[in-house]
Amino acid sequence: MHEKFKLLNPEKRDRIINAAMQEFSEKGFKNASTNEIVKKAGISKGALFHYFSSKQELFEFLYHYSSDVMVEIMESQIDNMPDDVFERWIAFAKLKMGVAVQYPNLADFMQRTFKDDTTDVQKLIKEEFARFSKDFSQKVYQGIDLSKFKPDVDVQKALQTIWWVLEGYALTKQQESINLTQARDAEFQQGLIDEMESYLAILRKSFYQEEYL
Amino acid sequence: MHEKFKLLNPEKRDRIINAAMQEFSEKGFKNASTNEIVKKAGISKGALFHYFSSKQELFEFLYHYSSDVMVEIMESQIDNMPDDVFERWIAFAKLKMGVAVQYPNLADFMQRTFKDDTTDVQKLIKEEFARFSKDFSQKVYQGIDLSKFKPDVDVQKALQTIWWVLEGYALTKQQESINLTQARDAEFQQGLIDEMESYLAILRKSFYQEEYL
DNA sequence: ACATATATTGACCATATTGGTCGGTTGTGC
DNA sequence: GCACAACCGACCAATATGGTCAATATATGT
Repeated sequence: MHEKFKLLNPEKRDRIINAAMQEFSEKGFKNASTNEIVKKAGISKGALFHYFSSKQELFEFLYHYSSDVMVEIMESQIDNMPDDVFERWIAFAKLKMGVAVQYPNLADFMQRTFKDDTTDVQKLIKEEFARFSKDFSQKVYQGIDLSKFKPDVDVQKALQTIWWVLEGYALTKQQESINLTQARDAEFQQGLIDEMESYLAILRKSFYQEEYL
Repeated sequence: MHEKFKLLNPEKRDRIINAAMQEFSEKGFKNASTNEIVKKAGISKGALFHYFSSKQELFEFLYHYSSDVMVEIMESQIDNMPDDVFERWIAFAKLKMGVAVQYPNLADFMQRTFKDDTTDVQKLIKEEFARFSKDFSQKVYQGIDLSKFKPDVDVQKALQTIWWVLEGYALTKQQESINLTQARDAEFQQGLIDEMESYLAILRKSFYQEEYL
């Protein structure tokens, strides 16, 4: 199936992927409307069902594709992952930004699809996603250098705190700048990274022993 | 309008409020289904339109009601708000938990309604919510004692960091415990507060001058 | 006990939207 | 000009929509 879709020119292909991801992530599988998807993607109804045999198949393509994209990125970077938590998560943030430029709704789509426990998302998908998600979070935390933390700091809680601050920052920025054109701008992205680092610097100073600052 | 609804026995009334808040917060005004609402609330279609003349009126009642609930809580506590950021936000967290026991979807409903920029949510609502939201955030930050922070700490960023950690904690807990019965349990709630305080303690130690620990 | 009034039901309505089809038009390579 | 695939959008039966209303259950007053 959907071989036709894969041969599409990338610009149109991504337009469809993004439109579909947005619709599915906002409304879930059942309530997502193919009419809305074609409208957002700027293609005809016929075209969509020319590429995919059904709404279900489109959905299945999307979650496989999402996993593939993420796995590919992970594997491309897994070897030169910094031991330092802060550096590592800044690296992740940069990767995530890169993905978000091409597929702004990928993260939302994966999250929604994973947590969606309505019967319309089959167990198969959930299991695949669970396996993927486990792998992923394992690698994210693997090999982090914990010796830099102050001895009186609860490392688990510190890691969690750092993570929440990163998420909070990302969420705040996402909410205030829906502007996509500026999100593609390299300078703008660097500005975000810089600001994020300034928040992390506070935590680094709080959590790390002095000799590691 | 909806005087009939106000006279309803509280248990049934809250069932309807919660069902409607959930549906609206998940799908937005336009895509929310009155059929789903009555199903969730366990009442008949006729009953809903006996209380409210239309979906629109139900929605308008809900956002007024939400604001009222929040304003009432705020005003009841505004006088004895601690100057200390940490203590104040723990106080807020407790209030929020109290509300969440009665109306688990109130926060989500307000957030969604406020950010929803589809044309189906009229400007009136957005303006009222914007005014309310401004008032609210003003009071939240008003009169906080900033003198306790270390002189080399960027206070604005520190406040933001604390906020994000609180949000992150709340979100994490919300995701992992959909269990409502335990959420009503006082002991369970106290456990959450305690754990939250342990995270805040880390930040307090990082941000405050030693004499205020 | 009965009558009156109110609360509640769910089958029902016109209309809108759904996922999906298909005869046709357009474009492309030869 | 031919063959063939890409693509369109009017169209389909099926379902879901917000809302109605005659019928029934329940409460209340006497």
